[in-house]
Amino acid sequence: MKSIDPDVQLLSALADPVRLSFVRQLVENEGVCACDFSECCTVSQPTISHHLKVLRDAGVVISERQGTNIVYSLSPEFSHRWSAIGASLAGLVQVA
Amino acid sequence: MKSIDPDVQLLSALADPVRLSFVRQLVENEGVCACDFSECCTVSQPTISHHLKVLRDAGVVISERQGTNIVYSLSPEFSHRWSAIGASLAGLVQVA
DNA sequence: GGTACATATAGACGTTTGTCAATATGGATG
DNA sequence: CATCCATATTGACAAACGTCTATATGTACC
Repeated sequence: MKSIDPDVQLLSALADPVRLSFVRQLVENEGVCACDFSECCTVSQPTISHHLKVLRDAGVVISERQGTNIVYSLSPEFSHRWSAIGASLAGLVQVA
Repeated sequence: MKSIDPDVQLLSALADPVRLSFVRQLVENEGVCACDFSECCTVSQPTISHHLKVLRDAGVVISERQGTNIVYSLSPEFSHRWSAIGASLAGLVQVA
């Protein structure tokens, strides 16, 4: 509601231990069922759903329905978004 | 219960519009007097001091006394810290 | 349609965060 | 030492956040 800066929104989305774990899980294993995020952290199902929504709203992840499950993946734009912020912060560019 | 994960701490430090402005100011102009951060945002002097402390505690900036002023610079480790997180998130590496 | 399962939403609640005014600290200089 | 200037700290407060329980939505299968 407050900051409209998309960079701040993306950094905020990553600045939480649970959400950062989710993203790392997605980096290692592209395409993760929402039900499988419960493995890394001891939080309730609604809390998982809430964090996934934050990541979705920030453009970090995308979701796709597969039958009765919903599968999450890293957003294709995320890598570029991240490196753009890095470039403006420390002269970093994407390599892979 | 404060997060002890240093990556989360660094991302949290950057995930604020005022602090991100400060860091961008430091990228463009290495070595900025604390009094000069007031130009970018309309916040009080104690608020500026507070944000600089958050950035210091997260390892984003370092401070050095120069006479009556205190000059802030990007931490020499910051670039590496950032790219390490990026590498674990999206296969990014530091180039410059 | 009805039931079971997976995910999302709503509402509530304690904690953390960002902000300010007031005050303290500390160096420089008369 | 006294005073000014720059910065930090304290204390208070509202807003935002993370979490839960309870409930709603939606999909598959009988």
